[in-house]
Amino acid sequence: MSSLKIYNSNSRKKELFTSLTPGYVGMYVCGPTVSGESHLGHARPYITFDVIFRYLKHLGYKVRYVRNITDAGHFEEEGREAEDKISKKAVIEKLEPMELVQKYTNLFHWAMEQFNTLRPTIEPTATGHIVEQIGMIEKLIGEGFAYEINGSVYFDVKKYAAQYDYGKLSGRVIDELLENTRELSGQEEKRNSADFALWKAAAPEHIMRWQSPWGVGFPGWHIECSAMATKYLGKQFDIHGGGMDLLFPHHESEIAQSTICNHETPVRYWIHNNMITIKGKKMGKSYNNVIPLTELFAGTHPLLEKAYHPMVVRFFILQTQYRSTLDFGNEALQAAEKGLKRLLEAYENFQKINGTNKVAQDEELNSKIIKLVGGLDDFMNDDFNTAKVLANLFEIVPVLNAIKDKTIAADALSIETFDLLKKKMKLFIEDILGLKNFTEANNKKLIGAMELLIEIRKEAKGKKDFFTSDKIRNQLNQLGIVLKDEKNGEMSWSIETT
RNA sequence: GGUCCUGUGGCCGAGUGGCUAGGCCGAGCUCUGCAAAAGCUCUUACAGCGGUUCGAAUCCGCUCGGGACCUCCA
Repeated sequence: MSSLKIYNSNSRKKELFTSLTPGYVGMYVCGPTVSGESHLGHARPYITFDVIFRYLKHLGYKVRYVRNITDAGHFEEEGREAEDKISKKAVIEKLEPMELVQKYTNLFHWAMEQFNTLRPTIEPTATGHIVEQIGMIEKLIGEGFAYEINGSVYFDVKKYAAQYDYGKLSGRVIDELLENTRELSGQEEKRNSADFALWKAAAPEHIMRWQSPWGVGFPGWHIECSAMATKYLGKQFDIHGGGMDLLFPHHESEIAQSTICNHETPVRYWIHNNMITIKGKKMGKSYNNVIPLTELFAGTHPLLEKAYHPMVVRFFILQTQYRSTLDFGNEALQAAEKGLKRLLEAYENFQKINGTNKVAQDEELNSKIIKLVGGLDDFMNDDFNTAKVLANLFEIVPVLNAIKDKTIAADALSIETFDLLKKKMKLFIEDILGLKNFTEANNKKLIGAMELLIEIRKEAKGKKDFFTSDKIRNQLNQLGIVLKDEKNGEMSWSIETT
């Protein structure tokens, strides 16, 4: 079998993955800013890294997956009146900042659960790590790479760039950054416009504020991730992930801070997921095209033709390689919904069938299946290519259905292949891709009632009483329950999604 | 303006220089009391121009289009 290769944003190449400590992986992913509701765009990194988390675990690593909650507001727009995002909205909504933060944290957790993502190992909050952040800033000042002025502290990018490669990760040229002479008010404190804030003095109206050696203020944009990653993963760790839009300045600055503070390059593999677009444009507040997750699931947003189940969204995202943009559209989502249903139905039905023969009667088919199954591991190892994994799974689906319908005899495959297939299908569909049945056909009482109806319908059909049998099927259909006659005389049913 | 990415069939998308992923839609067929599902088969493709090569969707150049970052942003 192949070994895991990861595309490292820092080297712009696929690299063979080895962990720093054999058997263990430390992974940090930039989490949500809980000053507002999460939208479809946010779903991508968390689902992407959930699959990466699951896959690393499958490979046998003990993974510490740290994903922060940014609950301390940053300033709205650098240079303008420094205004804490959270405090601003709190005033509008007449809420306590922490009440607001709690509300959106809860909502985020709810959405993540809908997506069937596993909980991170540690989910630290920025406000819970003010002490660590202050400690780090003090160190940076001590090292001579940060300076205090008027109660604010800035990182000296020019000095850093003279010794280190600032801009490597994001492909930025330092001289151009330093030349950037854009006139922005509030910048005059900085030695250079490329410098970034580590600590900002808080204006009196700021509600979120903490005491620090430099006066009352709040932490800068990037320091929280550096502080928490260092605390929980060490001075150097394996994987750091996030959206591509965080490449600069966020991750670039994280590297700078941590490098000076810890005297080590912090991250070995940088992984960045691409954006979700709508009509080719990134989903973002400034474009006015965000679809909040609650509205996506409920189908209430004007851009939506219908509601989309979280599992459909998850599948939709995994059908694309994580480094490509993914264009949202109703047609595409509906295609995903149908495809996922077909995949899961075939998968679930097949789990109930057993092989019969030791030796495969159809050697060609048997080896084709083994090859398709083997490809699954290779595709995951090739920079987590879930799109190709799904393609292979879909190539297997017709075979599974044909076996169920007995168009292909069960003994076409050997028992060994049967078991391999069952095991791997479960592994990839459920454990790694994290997909699961999303219809509501799991109520015991409903199942019992359906069994009764099916029995009555079978009797009616046996007597050629098609009036009754059609009545049962048609009425159920109106309720959104689809009854299907199987080839073997059995009947199956499923609940339509709305 | 600077840096970088990208342009694949009706839609979403994968793609290693040679072997036309996959999903959805469409057409036909089979099974079936009917229906649905399922299975089988088929159609539509690599933005344009030029170059490298025995051979390019895949490499290079140019043109045109789209996007991201440079400012909070997944």
